[in-house]
Amino acid sequence: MAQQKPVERHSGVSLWRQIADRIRVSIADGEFRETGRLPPAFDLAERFGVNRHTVRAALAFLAEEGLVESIQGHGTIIKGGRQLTLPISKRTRFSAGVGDQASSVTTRLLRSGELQASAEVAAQLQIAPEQLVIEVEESGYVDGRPVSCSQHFFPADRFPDIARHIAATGSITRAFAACDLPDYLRQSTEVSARHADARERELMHLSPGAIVLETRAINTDLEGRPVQCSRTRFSADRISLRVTA
Amino acid sequence: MAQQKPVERHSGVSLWRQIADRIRVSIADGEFRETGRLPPAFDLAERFGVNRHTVRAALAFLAEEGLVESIQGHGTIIKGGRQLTLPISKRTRFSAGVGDQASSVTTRLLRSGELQASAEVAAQLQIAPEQLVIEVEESGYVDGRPVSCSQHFFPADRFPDIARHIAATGSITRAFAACDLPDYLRQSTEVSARHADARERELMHLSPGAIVLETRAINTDLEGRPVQCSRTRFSADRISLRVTA
DNA sequence: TGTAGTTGTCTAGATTAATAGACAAATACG
DNA sequence: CGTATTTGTCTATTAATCTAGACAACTACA
Repeated sequence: MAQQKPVERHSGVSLWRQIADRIRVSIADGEFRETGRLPPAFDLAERFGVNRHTVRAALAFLAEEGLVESIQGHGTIIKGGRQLTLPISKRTRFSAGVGDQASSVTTRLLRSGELQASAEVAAQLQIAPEQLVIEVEESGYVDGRPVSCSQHFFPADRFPDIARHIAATGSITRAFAACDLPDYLRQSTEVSARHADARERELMHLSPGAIVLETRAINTDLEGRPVQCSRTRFSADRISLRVTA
Repeated sequence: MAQQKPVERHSGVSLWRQIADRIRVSIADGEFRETGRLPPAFDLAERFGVNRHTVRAALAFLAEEGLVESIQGHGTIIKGGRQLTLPISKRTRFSAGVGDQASSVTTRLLRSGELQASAEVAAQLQIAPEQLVIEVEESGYVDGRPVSCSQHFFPADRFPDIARHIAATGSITRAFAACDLPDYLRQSTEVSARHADARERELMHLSPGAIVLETRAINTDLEGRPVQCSRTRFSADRISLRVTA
């Protein structure tokens, strides 16, 4: 159990935090799949070159995330950590994309309303800035665990009842169908990564400093007219994106 | 100068570090473009709800990164920090993608060699696991600042001299052309985000805790046979990705 | 039942991070 | 030249993080 990569001091990130982050990726990489549990805290401490108490702080943090559970006298078992892959293509739909990787995929409508389009939204929807748009905020769950939160904007003149249909059907695809739009295409997706803010952490049960993958997407009808623009944040620990040309 | 979003205590990330990260994204968003410099340290301290000394620690950190420079009696001027967008499509090429956003785009060959394909690489290149592949490692620079580092794998039987051509031409596109492959397509790109490891931080001059966008891509010839698979890490502070369907 | 292995808890001390205030030093500008 | 503005440096104090060691509590297993 020699120490592999030493932990960094005076980096502005506490040691327990660095250790928690590294254990999290080790779990995601399947490093402890054989045993299903972590090495003893004493061994981990030696491996990272820190005190056992520091490792314990890291494990407590991961336990609060629900990723591991420590049992006195037994060890620290791994409770989750599988990462899902969401395909992004011309026909990207959230539930269909991860549907075969999990037993339950749901979305929950958080909020909806009507407002004047901001400059950015207007440009993406190709409408005038003062026109009305419907805003819908929802979050996505896989096997009961929150993995994403989104804001969607629709042109209000074309889809005045979209929010009601989303609430009724629980799906944007089905809501579009109810608005006489049976099919639509993903025009573009812009991907970036950053630290989660307070609201995202609350919605997705993330720890401070967690990373989100943010996508900004535009969907169009088959004639190429924008019907929706969206901003979705995924928990980077749980989701990766597969872009297909 | 009211405080906007309070800084988080007891998160495992020191306050100066959080403040440095937030100032960095503000700069990237062009928030201080008008003046070309940051507000006085005293105002920043009030804005983030911390002591001036804590803000000074953050500014010293950003100064070490080369992003800002503090001048006594004058203020703290901004020296860089624009964020670039890299398009990802069927015809993704690094230098062409960001070429019009910067005055200088270069890549540097770090290493190349021949080895047996790993299971993952073999699957992506659709070859047998024991077959030989050429591995090429390079880093990408925009205006002299490192923004990416990549590993590329090529089937050795089809492109035995690719490493030499890359070294000679400084471009994978031109190296393929020299190997009688004038055109190729991006089949798929998988995007994920995580914290940078030690080597990535060294190559891209990142601070501990920095975020990288990681892409795993497969390129094919016009018949759909894989000619290259790659793993590229971008500094998320400097690069975002635009996916075009 | 006993022993090895493992996590939980406690105390104490050392190091690092953050706050607070005062004043020096440089710049900009009337 | 003088004044306001802004960064640089110093000291002191408080709070948070990490280390160190000892021992209790629980589990598994021979």
